[in-house]
Amino acid sequence: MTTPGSRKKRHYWLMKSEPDGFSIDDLKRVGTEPWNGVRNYQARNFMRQMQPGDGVFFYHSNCKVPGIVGLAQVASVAYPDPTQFDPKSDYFDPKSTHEEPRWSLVDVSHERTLKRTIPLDEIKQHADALGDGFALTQRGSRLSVLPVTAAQWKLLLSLE
DNA sequence: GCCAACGTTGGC
DNA sequence: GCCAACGTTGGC
Repeated sequence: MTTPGSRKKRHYWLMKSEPDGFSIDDLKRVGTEPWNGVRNYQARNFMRQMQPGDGVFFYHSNCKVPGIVGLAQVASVAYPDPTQFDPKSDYFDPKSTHEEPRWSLVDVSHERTLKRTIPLDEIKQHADALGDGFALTQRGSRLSVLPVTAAQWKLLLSLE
């Protein structure tokens, strides 16, 4: 049963990148980027759930001020990460086959760069409101692609 | 299938 | 640069 004009719910995500390797400015410059190199099953499974138009927080990790630096959009459904088949790539996976690719990616496109970085230490101050289920502030979590609820999205955006 | 050793992530 | 936490590997 589909009503005219109805559409699937938009989901939200957070994706980490090291700015030394690929920053929000890089994403702005190229416009759209295949999010290759994810070699973690949990992160991969989240990417397989993504739909074009989903919202993405672009997060800078492993840098001076880790935090959310921009908004992006999922620009494709998941498809096989070509770097897994490339022996010259750092992300080459000799155990993956074209018949049954092990790793997936989505394309991500720049939406806007935030007026300021929302630093991790500031995000942590809202840990209670964000909830225990939020992987970014979970102790020991290193997940680089993680889901964000609509409520978390709204709260984090309000910190800009 | 256990688990020690190793490699990686990522905040600090 | 340090190191805690985690995931993966491989011997047994």
